[in-house]
Amino acid sequence: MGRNKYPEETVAKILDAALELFCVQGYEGTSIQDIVDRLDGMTKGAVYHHFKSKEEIFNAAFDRAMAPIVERRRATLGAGNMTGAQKLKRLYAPESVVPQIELWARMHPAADPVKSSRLLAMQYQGSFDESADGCLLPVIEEGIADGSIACKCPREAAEAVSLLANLWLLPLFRPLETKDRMLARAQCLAQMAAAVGLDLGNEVLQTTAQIWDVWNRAGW
Amino acid sequence: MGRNKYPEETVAKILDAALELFCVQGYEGTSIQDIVDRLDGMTKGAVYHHFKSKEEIFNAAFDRAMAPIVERRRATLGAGNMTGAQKLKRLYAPESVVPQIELWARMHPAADPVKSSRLLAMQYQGSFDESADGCLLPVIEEGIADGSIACKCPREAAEAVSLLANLWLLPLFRPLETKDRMLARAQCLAQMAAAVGLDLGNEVLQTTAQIWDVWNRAGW
DNA sequence: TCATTAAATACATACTAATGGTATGTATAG
DNA sequence: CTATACATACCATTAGTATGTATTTAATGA
Repeated sequence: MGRNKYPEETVAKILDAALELFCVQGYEGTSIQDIVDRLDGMTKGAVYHHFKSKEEIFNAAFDRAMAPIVERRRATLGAGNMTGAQKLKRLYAPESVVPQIELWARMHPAADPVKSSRLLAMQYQGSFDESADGCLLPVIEEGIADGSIACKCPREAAEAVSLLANLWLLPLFRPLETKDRMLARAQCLAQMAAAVGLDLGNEVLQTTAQIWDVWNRAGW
Repeated sequence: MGRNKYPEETVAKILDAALELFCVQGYEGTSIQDIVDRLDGMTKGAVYHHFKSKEEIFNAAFDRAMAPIVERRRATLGAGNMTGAQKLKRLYAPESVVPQIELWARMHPAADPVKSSRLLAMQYQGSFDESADGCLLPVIEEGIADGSIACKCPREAAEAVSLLANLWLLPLFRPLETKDRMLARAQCLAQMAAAVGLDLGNEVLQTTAQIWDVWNRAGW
């Protein structure tokens, strides 16, 4: 294969192949050669021309998959005509969550947390960084400022809710539960959040139901 | 080195070296050769005589470290003259938690969750299996049976509390926070638990303070 | 505007060091 | 004598590198 006039296409192909393999086989379970084999005709030299390490491929693939979702949330946060409390509910409404879930479902991450340990670690870290500090916490603080939320420990509440939402409600790294049990989890989380002043809204139940549907349809 | 009369000693040496390396360098960051190099004179043949894979070494080392702690908890659970509510409080009292923390602190796991992703994954899975299903849930159910606990969603409450306790309160895979913020987390968790009918007791705060001291003394 | 050339880029090929694991040999305990 | 506890020597795979080659782009000059 000669030189491509549009190298971004090559990069995109590499990241597409990589993300799917990393999700299905895990990070350590995926070799560079596995990725190369999915890029017909291309060789390892091409991959290492565009990325300097496997680590970098992983991060780039992950960031790329996350970008539209982060953008979407940013849009929700940006709207100026809503109170903090309203934005909070919106964050856990189906329209905010389901697109993310559909992405994950397409990737079919391994239900075994040990096989998916790297993804799990990133979700874990993300629960503090992006989800909590960069997304949930500002909304809560906005709500406190405008009087629509009464929360005495905003940072802690944000972290706890993010963690539970990302690693407990989302069935990414665990075998799929029954719909009823997922709904019970959602209700439990809502109750716990309410205890620290956060009203996640009734839509959480609908969101959870839709998550289950998407996941179940994806064949778990 | 000739044949050892007491091969259990060899096994113990291997597991000791392995656990420390796995904690500090992570699973993938630790090679069999790294382990061998700490067993002066011994060779890879010895290691692979006693264990059939790196995976098995890891699991054995982990189980070995966890055994006394699991045993201790089992003892707490076994006592027949306490209500479920009392046992619940005991589970989060310093005497139950601190020994575990001291073990972890000795191991100095990497604060980077990605480097420690395998340990994180095991803690994650353990939060469902051992902590929740095997330890917390039976206590809650006992409390419900004897009337000392009123909880409408015992399974969900157990999972949520376990997850938060293992992955949020314990500073295993994150840089150590200030003592105040750790205490705020503990209080937040207690509040959330109370909302679903679980009284973790006031001792949670003392437990958290002691955890911080241990961790801080260990040089974080 | 267009041909010519130089440089940078997009790959392919061939290789290396390290790794998990195996096959096999040998000495010692029971 | 036999089974076990090791040591030695080896293998296939892997992430990563060094280098070679073709093509695109940029610069130049008329």
